Amino acid sequence: MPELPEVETVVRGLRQVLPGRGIAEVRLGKTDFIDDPAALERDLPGCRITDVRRWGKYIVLPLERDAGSGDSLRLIIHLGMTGRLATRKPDEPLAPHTHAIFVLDDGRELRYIDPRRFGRIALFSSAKFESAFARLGAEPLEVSEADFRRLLAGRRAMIKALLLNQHFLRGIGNIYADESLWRARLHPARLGARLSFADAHRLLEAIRHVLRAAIRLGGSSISDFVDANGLPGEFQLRHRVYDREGKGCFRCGATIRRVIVAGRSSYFCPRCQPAPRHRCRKA
DNA sequence: CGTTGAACCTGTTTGC
DNA sequence: TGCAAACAGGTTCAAC
Repeated sequence: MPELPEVETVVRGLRQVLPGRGIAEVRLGKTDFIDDPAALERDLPGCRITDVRRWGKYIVLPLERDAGSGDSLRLIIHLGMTGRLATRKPDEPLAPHTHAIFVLDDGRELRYIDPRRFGRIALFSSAKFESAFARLGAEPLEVSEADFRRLLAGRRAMIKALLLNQHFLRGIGNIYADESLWRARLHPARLGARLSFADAHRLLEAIRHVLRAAIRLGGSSISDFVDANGLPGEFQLRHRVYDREGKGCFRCGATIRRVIVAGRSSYFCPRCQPAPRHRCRKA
C-alpha cells in the first residue's frame, strides 16, 4: 500500500488537522515494531505537533515541548506494508490491529493500525533524526536530471533494484517502480550504468509523471489503503502493468509477464521493454 | 559493490 | 469443501 504517493496522500490529510494540536496521552497495543515504546509514553504527552512532513516513505511529525526546553523531537512513522494512520473520534470503534493511539488535546485520536506490523514508530531528537535520515537518497520529485544521471553512473545493479533502493532515491516501491519502467520502456533487469542519456531522460520523466498522477488520484488502493479520512485512492485503476500478468499491454497488446527481479514480482511488457543482453562475464 | 534468500507478521487468494 | 501453498504495498541481515 504505502509508497511515496500513498504516504504523501496521508500526510496532506493529516496536515489539515494535526499542526497545533497537543498530544495528551499515548496508548499502545503490540509494540514489537516500535523502537522504544516506553520513550513514547514518557516523552510524548505534553508535546505539540508543529507540522506534518514526508521523508521518502516516512511520515515525520516535528514536535515541540510546551516547556520550551529547546530540544525538539521528531515522531517518525513508517507504514510498512499494511500500516494506516488516521484521526478518529474517541467514540468510533477500534479497528482490529490498532496498535497505537495518540490522544489529542481536542479530544480526537490519531490511530495507527497495522495487521502485519512491518511498519515502524520511533522518536528521535532533531539531531539524531538528521544524522539517521540524511543517508537516504534524494526525493524523486525533486532530483534534477543531471543529478539523476550522476546517480546512475557506475551503478552495476539492475535498474529495478536501484529504484527500490531507498538510498538511491527515497519513496519508490514495487508498484511505482514497475509503472515507471513500463512508461519509460525499460526492462527491469537493465543495468543502471548501461542506461543511455535518452533512457535516463525517459525514466526520470516517467517517474515524475507516474508519481504526480498517483498523488493527484490519492494513491493506489490495492486491498485496504485509505487516506487520513478513510477514503480509498483511485490510481489502481490507472495501473498499466502492475499485477497485470497475462493481460494485454495497454500500448502494444503483447502479454504482460511477471518475473522476479531484486527479489520482487516485476511486471513488464516483453515487447515494449526488451530484455537486456548482458555481456557474458565468465569464460 | 551486487545478488539471493530468509526473516519479520497476518490476511487473502489460489490450486489441488 | 478443505487444507496447504503462494502471495502481498517494506526493510534488514547474513552469506556468497
